[in-house]
Amino acid sequence: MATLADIARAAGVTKSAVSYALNGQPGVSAERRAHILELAASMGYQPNHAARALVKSRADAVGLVIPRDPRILSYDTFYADFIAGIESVLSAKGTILLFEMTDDRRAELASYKQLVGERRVDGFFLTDIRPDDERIRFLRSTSTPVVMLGPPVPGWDAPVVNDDGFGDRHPAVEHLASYGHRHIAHVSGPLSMLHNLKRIDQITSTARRLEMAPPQVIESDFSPDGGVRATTSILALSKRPTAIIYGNAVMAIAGIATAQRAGLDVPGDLSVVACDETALTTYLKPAVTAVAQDDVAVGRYAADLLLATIQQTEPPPRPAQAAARLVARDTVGPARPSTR
Amino acid sequence: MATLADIARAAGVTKSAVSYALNGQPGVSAERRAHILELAASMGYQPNHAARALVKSRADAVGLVIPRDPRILSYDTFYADFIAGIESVLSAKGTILLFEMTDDRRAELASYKQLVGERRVDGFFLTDIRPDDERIRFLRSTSTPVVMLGPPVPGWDAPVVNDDGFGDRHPAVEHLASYGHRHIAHVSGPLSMLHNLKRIDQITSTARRLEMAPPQVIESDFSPDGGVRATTSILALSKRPTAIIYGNAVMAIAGIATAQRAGLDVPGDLSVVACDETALTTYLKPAVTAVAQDDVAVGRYAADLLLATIQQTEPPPRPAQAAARLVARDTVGPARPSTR
DNA sequence: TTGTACGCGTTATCAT
DNA sequence: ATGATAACGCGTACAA
Repeated sequence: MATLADIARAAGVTKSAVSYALNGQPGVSAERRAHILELAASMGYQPNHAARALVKSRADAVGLVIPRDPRILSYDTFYADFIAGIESVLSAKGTILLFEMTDDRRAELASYKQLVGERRVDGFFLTDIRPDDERIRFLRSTSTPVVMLGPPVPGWDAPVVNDDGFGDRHPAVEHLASYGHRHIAHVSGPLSMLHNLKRIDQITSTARRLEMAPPQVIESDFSPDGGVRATTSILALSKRPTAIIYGNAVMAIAGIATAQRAGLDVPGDLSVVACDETALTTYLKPAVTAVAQDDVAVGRYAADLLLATIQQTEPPPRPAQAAARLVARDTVGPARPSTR
Repeated sequence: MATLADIARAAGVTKSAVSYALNGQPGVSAERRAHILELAASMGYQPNHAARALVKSRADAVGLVIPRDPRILSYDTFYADFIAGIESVLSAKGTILLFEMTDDRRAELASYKQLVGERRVDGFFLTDIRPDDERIRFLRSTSTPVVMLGPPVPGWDAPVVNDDGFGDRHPAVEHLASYGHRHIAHVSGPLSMLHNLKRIDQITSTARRLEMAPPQVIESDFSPDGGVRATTSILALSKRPTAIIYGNAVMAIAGIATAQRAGLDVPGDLSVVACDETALTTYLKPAVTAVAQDDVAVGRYAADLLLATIQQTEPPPRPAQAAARLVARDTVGPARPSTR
């Protein structure tokens, strides 16, 4: 592989001349520049990234360490779409995505420390933030550029993406209320994640505002099995709710199957709303009513924002598509009191 | 951030002494080594990866450039599981995954050239290989370590993973044949990918061996919409097949919904086999019969193999779980001739 | 053990 | 202005 020195030798100039020519900086005459450029191209010159990173102390890479079981990628489409959005921006900007997944907290924090310590990344996407998150303490203390997903963390001004801001107007609850549901349940993701707590809060306060019964909340794990288990326990309640809001599409689909297997009709006996979508949500019978958002757009926005944060340039405007809205399909019907 | 020189100064020794101490090499006395180690730990020393990469010319990173539309990640669970498997190995070995996705051939090849040219990766996972693949020509000419997915490429001895080797014994066809199906169709992924061509070949030759009618092959794109379109066109055939083999689970699920919408019963009027699984396949009604394999295990094996190839060590043994097998569920029934 | 050259690209300094 | 020289960033490895 050709190095700067090789080009310089071939062109009969010094390394600096080649460097200036290649980087479009003044210091070389036009004809010499043209000659060098041509020579570099013909020799297939590519700068050694390690050498450049060493002097510039830039990694040209950003990190995404997902604090979950790796199987989440196929259970839950959020991450797949989010990554797709990130990629579509990064690949155009010459920045690389370093990708890790682990649900071991120790290993996770060690990853961050290593990546930052070795200066292998310029910044991070921080997802699934926990209360009193040790990652935040660390990244803050090293003032590493970060874009956070979910509700903002009080006292930290890191840029935030994907904060739906529903407050006490959660569209799933409002939609169910408009169909006469007064007694609902919510199968949430792990309570260790702040955005799940936030959603519970939104659902609960919306229900309160609409004078519904306080929603039953069952903690689950976003997996199909978790959806089955949570649904089974809800169906066994003495006062069975008339509707369930699921934290993601996969649990909703597994939950619907569970209800059907128990002899219930959806939406006749039980209404269902999923907070999230799958490519399949439309194709199933019944098609799943969902609070959907364009996760790819969220990823694009997050990437633009992180790049701007790293380069300390103007943050991009928040795109409109990255907002969640209810998509009514077939799984919500009029409330019918449990005949149990 | 502390550097080698900082430690050396604090310990009153030279950089080399510190380097030897940290890397467990001879050249420092035991007590001095202990002192240096302690000092390094207390100062939170982490080697600068760029500096190390520069001298060792190792990147400690491997690349995965997926030549597809980014949405494939959520359509098709293969990649999600495969990446999960890769990650579980890499994160334990201190190697990092550089991840890109693009369906633009030009950009794709440019990515490989840049990643190799800048020496940012030590090797690649090569997926969705095409006939006369320009990536292979390039990687071969630069003798970059590679692990390939799918059928081996004649004349190239790169290690291969995920070659099912069904030959003329494709389990989906054999399963359908055992239910009396003699006229089947196959909705394949893009014909530009070698493994899809291979599968068509397997299905066709298995059908021939079992004296079935030559399978109708419809090219599609692994997307739900593609599954709908392909199914619609198959159902419109004058001589409608009694069974369809889909290239992935998502197309199968979309296809089943399409058939049901057209008033057909699955498996009463139409049997379905998917070549691939989703976490949901089990939960749907009817549950989808599939040729399944443990894609996470495939990812683990691929990562082990790539690391061994890079380090020129003994390749790991092929794990048994990474083999595909038929999982019979609800979507295959006895062939019933079309009454159309 | 220590001193030092090396790997490679960038940039400040100096001479023209 | 243009070109050349040298120092720098940081860890490794060989000679002294």
